[in-house]
Amino acid sequence: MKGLSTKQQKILEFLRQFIRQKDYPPSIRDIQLGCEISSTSVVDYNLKALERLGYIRRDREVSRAIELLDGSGRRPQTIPAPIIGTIAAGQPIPVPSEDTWSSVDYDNVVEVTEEMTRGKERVYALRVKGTSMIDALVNDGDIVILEATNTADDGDMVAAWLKREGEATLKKIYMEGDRVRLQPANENMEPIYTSRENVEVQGRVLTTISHLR
Amino acid sequence: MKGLSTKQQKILEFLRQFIRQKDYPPSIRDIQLGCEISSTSVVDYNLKALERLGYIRRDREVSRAIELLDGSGRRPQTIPAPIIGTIAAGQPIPVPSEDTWSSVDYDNVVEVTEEMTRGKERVYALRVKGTSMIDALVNDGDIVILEATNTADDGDMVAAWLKREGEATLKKIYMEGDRVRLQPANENMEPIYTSRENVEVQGRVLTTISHLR
DNA sequence: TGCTCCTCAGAACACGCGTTCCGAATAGAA
DNA sequence: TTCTATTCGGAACGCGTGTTCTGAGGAGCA
Repeated sequence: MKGLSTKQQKILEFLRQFIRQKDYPPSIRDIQLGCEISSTSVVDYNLKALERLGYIRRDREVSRAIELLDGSGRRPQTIPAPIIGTIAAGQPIPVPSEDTWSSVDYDNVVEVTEEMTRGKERVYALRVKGTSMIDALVNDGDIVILEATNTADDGDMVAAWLKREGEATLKKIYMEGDRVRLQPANENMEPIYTSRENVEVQGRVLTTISHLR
Repeated sequence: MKGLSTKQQKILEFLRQFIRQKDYPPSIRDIQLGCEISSTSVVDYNLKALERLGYIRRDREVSRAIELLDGSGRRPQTIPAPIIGTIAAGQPIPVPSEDTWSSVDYDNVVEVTEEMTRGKERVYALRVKGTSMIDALVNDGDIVILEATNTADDGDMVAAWLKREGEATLKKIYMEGDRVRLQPANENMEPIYTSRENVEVQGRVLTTISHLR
């Protein structure tokens, strides 16, 4: 930590610990007790300094309104991504409907961080069934985080439905004139070529998660 | 949602939204305004009901002390896992030291959810360099979440150092008498056999994350 | 020494905010 | 209907809590 007094570091550490433990921020007097500081005004003083330096954000006049930032001014937050089904080679890919996000079933979600969503809206998840996606470096039971979209840029990893073959696949997509090249993430594997009309992009893959054993 | 009045569902939804937006819980009067409820006592009444049903937890007499539970009584929380280095085939694997977790550099972490750590302590992360781990279904730039340990059970995916070869690898480990079988996650690939003494387990792989593009 | 800037102590003030009490609706059962 | 339990309205009480004011040490500097 650059430019922080030991007292400020102590406060910051206390904040993180308190929030992790209780899930709500401490009051100024909580901090005072927890960090053995003699006066509330000292806490206030140092909180102001921390805010000026971009480590926290406060809403004035509101009790416990301390928001932890990640040092560079953003905060790590997770959002629940609904797991709307499974993806397997021979099955149609489940598609999110409009109310997928409005009425979330909190029993069937993965919490995903902002790094995983890259700030995208309309994010959902699929569970991979079977080993048919292994050339996409995705194994049975893995979780795929997707952004709902029907278009894709060259090089995007997409969940695509091949109409003629009746097959779902995870590949990097490249438009090449009239045809489409579908490239496995494992670049040792050979690409597939097909026609534009044969490919239905169902979502853009943002992240894959593999929970082992 | 089973057994919740519409007012209670509205409060619950408001809580989630408020906390996501502000990163601290609302006061009773915030809820009153946000849900257009006529009196604070009504809010209090319904909060008590929600607490009884296990949807939230409150600390009495403390302002904004509302903790969201995930319906079954636990809450999704993330912890920062320090990224202590990179893992590549021909390089030694970075090992966490004792103060890896005590003085975390918050510029170099991944936020990981409890699903990813499975409640484990001493969790850290490595960034994969190169494509040499592709038989472990892990590509260049991926993140591997590990638990610091020197032992492993059969079938665990481990980060191992092969002394004789001077090589790092990610494999499922199986003890077979005097020798060790190292099995790629991609079960189409062939396992490696070596002696017990040649294998140094550096950590157990809990999760791998692939941020695409 | 004197000056200035940063940091800290202590106390007091004024709302914020959880709590509680009393009644009034409302709904369901007999 | 009448009784009872649940839910709600409105208001007041009192501690919780952010803020602010005044002044005191210290540290650095000329």
